[in-house]
Amino acid sequence: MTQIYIDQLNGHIGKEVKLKGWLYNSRSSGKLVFLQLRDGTGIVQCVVFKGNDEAVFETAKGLGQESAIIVHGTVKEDARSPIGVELDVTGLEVLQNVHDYPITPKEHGTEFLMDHRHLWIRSKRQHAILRIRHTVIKAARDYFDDLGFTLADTPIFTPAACEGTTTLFEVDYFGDDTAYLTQSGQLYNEATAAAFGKSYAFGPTFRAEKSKTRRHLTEFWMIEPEVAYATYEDMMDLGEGLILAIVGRVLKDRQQELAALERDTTVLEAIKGPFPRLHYDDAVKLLQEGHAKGELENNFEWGGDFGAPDETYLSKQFGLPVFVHHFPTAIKGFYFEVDKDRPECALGIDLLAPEGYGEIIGGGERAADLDYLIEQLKAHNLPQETFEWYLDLRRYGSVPHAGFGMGIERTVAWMCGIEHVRETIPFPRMLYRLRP
RNA sequence: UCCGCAGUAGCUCAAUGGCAGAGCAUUCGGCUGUUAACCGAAGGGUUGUAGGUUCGAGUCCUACCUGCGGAGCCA
Repeated sequence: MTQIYIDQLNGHIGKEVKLKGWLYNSRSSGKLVFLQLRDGTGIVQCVVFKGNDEAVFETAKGLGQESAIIVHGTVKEDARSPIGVELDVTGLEVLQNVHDYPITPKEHGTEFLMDHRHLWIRSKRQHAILRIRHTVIKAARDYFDDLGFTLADTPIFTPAACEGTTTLFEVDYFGDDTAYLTQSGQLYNEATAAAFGKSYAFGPTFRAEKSKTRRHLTEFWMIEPEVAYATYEDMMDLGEGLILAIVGRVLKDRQQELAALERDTTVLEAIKGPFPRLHYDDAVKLLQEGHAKGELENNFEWGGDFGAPDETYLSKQFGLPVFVHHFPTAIKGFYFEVDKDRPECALGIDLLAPEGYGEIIGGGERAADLDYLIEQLKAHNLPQETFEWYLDLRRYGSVPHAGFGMGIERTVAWMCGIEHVRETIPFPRMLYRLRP
């Protein structure tokens, strides 16, 4: 008897097979038991007839949710089945019978589910989300690989900040030194881009922000490309291509999961290039018009950073992801290149996702001039000493270059159309949430 | 950090200041096609913690704890 997975059943109709998995749910009547078996690739209904084998029937009747079982049976086509097939059970091995599985088929609250995250990921909805995450990551990596980028991952322990210094997680490093968990691989990406021309890093990043919103995790994953001899405009082209590749792949490979999540796929199918590209000045104008029309509570003034309502308003004007570029230099990191004609504007780009999912890409053109960078380090109160290696990149073959980071969890939340990013990663780390 | 809401059975929630309740889950019984199955029965409670008001508090008041939603900040 061949052991197969549930997603292979359609190729074994009429044959006797063995399935190894867990009991998702069960129902019974006087003469038959329906076992919903899951094995990670799908769920199939296994039918146990009392008349076939009384002992197997009694065993099946006594099984609780999430019992570990191996089912033998004949694959039968059945129009009533959501996957087109069922299994007529001929044998049943019980590895463990479970009777107190905490997550029942009815509703649960967020806290309870988060406390049982290690079990919650077995549920249909979580399963669908995490498989879409897998596809988003695969699509992103394939996109860069196919363009000739070299994957060059950056360290997680770092000696210094690259985003704001207030949001660093500190780690004791053998007693005599302090390390910080990385907030971005960007500075190192600039080094690898100078080595490989086109490089990218993919890994977790950490921000000790005391943010309690649906878009924030303290540990989140980013994919960060960096390209030598590239401009901020090149990054908008690259970022647009990346998003189109991801949306296209999710629609192609994950229809079943999108359906399980009841995602309105028409809004994803409508995502086509070119994406609108707004100068910060024009974005400010739009926001001020929005306020005048009474659609935005606060009046936005030039020089500020967008709040969540502002981002949502901007992206809703287009139904497409929207690039905003030329942010005020004052609100951006020390490493941004500035517009030569308007030094108060940095060559930074952000991509705002539709439907209020917020900023999913942030990046821009990096400052190439050594003296300017030294000046900026001082202005940002950063110790030049720890950045000497970074400054070397401007001493030895400095060229214009640009890059960006795309947040995986926000992108997955957008693809899935779900409320909160906490469901887009197997084990989310949030403010006040370190377990399980 | 600030603002708002909530905390009652394993879970999701009810209960006019006056007997602590239901559905699901669990256990037992019934049903030959169920799709979060259904029908019957049983067990299951320090009402988040500490104090206060009252003849009487799950309910009102104070403080604290925990969670959720939002803001700021950010991907």
